[in-house]
Amino acid sequence: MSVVLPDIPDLGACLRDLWHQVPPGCVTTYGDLAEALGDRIAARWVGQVALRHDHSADCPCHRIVRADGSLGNYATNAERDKARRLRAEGVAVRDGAVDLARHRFARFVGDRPLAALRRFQESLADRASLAPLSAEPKTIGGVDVSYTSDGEGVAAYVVVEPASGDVLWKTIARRPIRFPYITSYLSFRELPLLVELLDEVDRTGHAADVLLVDGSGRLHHRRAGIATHLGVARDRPTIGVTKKLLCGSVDLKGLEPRESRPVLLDGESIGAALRPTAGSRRPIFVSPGHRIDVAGAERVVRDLLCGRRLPEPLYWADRLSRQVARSGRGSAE
DNA sequence: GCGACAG
DNA sequence: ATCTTGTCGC
Repeated sequence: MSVVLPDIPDLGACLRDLWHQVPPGCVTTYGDLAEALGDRIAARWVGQVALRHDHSADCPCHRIVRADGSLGNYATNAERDKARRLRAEGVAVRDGAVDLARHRFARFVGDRPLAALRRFQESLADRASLAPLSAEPKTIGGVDVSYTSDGEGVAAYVVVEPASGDVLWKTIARRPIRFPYITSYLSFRELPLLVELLDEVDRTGHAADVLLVDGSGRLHHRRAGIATHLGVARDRPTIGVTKKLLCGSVDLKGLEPRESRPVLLDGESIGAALRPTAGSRRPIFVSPGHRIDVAGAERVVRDLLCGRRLPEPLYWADRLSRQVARSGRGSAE
């Protein structure tokens, strides 16, 4: 049963459409715009775009302020002075802040694209299997994405033999990345590239028995991180591995090398924190993507640790993608 | 001081 | 994730 991936919205176009709805004499906030996009968690990205985009002659981005009424950052050009523009439109600025209760615009019209993506994640979580691995994997793949300075993504795939830790095969794929990084929406940024890479891997007959992904699996607000997406999209066992905890809670006190502790969310164990080496106390976080359980995911990753913080397939995929991204044009060699 | 927290 | 100089440590 194939999975239809959702159309990836042009969030930048959606955001500009929204802020152009704010009329002179009114203001909005970074968070309100994010909410109109479908999720307040995008507020920081809204702020980045407002600060760094190309201003059109009639750009209304000076009408975006912080949630407490303070003006927030603005394009550095003095002619685009935020307070002066607001005053010219009849919005009083006192002590560097506006009166939100009086001027806040609250009638955005839009289809809330992030809310639709969230619903897709929720339905995907229901399709993911937590059944244990059926057989001992003979090959383990790892995928990671790096970015070039001009916004292209470079995805690397590496196959490792678990017994020896040897790299058996590797390749890369690259393409422009449009969707921004917004916490908990990583899959919509990197999945198109990873699916393209994985399809090429399948065509050339180099699919591994299990795939490690640099990102969360079930350890996700909607139980559907990028490892879950990739596993369900191509129906194969995947495991998510991160260097930082995305959500949930875990007791790390006294965690010893190669020991693991459950990560809990709403009383459910959705993954494991695993301390990889004696050298560092910083754990990695492992969670099932698809067709594996928490214990199995943790065991697979533990068996691939060779004194580095990351398991071998991800360590090599990270190095390869980063090297190719930094050197501009690249190949698998 | 409070909420968020992957890449 | 990327942008980045020198600096600290094994």
